[in-house]
Amino acid sequence: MPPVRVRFAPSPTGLLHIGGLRTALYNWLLATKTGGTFVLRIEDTDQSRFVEGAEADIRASLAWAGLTIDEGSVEGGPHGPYRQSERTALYREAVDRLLAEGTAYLAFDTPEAIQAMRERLATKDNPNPRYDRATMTNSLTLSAEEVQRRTEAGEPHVVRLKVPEGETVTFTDLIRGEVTFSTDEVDDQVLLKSDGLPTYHLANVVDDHDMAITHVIRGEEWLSSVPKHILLYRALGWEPPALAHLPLILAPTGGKLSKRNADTLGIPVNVHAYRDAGYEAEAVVNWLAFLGWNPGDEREMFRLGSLADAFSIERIGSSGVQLSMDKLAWFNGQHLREMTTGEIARRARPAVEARVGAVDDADLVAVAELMRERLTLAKDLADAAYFFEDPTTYDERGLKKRWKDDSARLVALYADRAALLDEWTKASTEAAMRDLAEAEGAGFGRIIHPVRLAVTGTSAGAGMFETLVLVGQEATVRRLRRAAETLG
RNA sequence: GCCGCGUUCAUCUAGGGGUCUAGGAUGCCACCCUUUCACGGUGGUCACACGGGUUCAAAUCCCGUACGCGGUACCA
Repeated sequence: MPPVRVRFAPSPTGLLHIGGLRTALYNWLLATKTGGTFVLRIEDTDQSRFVEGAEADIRASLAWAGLTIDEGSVEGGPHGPYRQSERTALYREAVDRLLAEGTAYLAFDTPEAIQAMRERLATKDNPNPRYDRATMTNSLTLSAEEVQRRTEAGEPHVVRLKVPEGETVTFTDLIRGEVTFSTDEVDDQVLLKSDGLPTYHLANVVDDHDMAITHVIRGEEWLSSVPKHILLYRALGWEPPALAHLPLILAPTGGKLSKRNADTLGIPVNVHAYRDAGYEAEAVVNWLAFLGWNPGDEREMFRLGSLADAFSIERIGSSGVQLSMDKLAWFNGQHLREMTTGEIARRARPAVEARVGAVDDADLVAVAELMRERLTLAKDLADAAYFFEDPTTYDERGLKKRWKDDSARLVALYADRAALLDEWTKASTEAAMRDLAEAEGAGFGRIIHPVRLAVTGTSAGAGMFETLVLVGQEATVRRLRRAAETLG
């Protein structure tokens, strides 16, 4: 077995899609597991859809996820260049061979002529007729002299694959098993466009061969194109790589994860958007890995390294998968809990500072320590802004439930006792409250809940007395008195 | 329309002829822990698309139907 060489081959037509990242991940995992090579190839053969900066986003997204590239346009490598727009001579060479051997031909039809042909041939039973090479303007129907004349006159033309009729193409997909197509279903695919650039099909086959790719792992949307590719490999005399077509990622409602329904469902589609939403790369990777794959046992928490150890193509499923933001949120919380408090603080800092201004590192770490079990996203720590500034509002529902007629009086009394405390610790603040409860003959809950509301503005949070310690004596007393006054 | 792929709890999935009164995870619900909220723990809710076959035995194999998805471009 030759060493595994896989590639991720996106088109630079926009921001990297979450499904694209999963495809890249599975490729990377196979390469990493086997000690193989992960190649990044940029498929920029459609200049009309090219988007400036797209390659940079693809690279940034892969880097964010931790998917290191072994060979690529920046990394270099023995099979470059790695952008298809820089490899046109190679495609030309392949096309010349096909032309010389008669497995491809020149076609001079205008788009209008093709459109007219389709309309002429279309029936109810066959709304999308294939290119009818016998009646069109091409090197099969034109004399050699005429072809030469048109070519030399610079008349625009394409090169089409001469697909044989009545043949059966069978191949084995690593995920789906044996798949069979009739060549009668395959159109005379354009290989070289009139602008001289190759189509996906040609470029893909030439590059996968030239780059010695051993495994093509890509989305299921390519499954129907495989016969074309097999025919091309055959015509070129090359051995096709192993193929694995991944199940598609669907929206949570089951439909296609289009930009539009993603927006209405509130699902980020671009990798960038996940990053911006505050998800940890480890969580996204873990979540994505499980969208169509599982290790076969009951483990669920993985990082890139353990994923690579456990990975195998055989364990990839074959049915489409709906993504679940709930599961991502859970993974994120789990990964957060595996981090040190310092790491959490570092990640939360931008969000916290956006809310309350610069904060001291030791303070932030202390807050992170207290709140870590309660976080879904690191940036949620900003919701605990009360550690850094006095609350300006009080939670409506909490007030309704916890703020009773005697609350203002009890809070004020606790403020008095708190103000007199010589030391400000968990033990001292708690003892002060217990003493007050006893002195007043009031239940502990009558005091602790209103105090939490007064100090934090919310009815949820970490242990009350740990919270008080971090808030500090002066601020605590100030907040208690203010709440007693304003809330009555 | 045609071709291809798919179909186990709401979701991700295990399972691939008997061990399945179908297991795990997320979500949801309840209880425990906790005078808060979470975390954690325990329990519960929830599925083999349908119809035929094959077999002593089918979630598992075969056929059909339904449904979903993909493809059917000088887009990838």
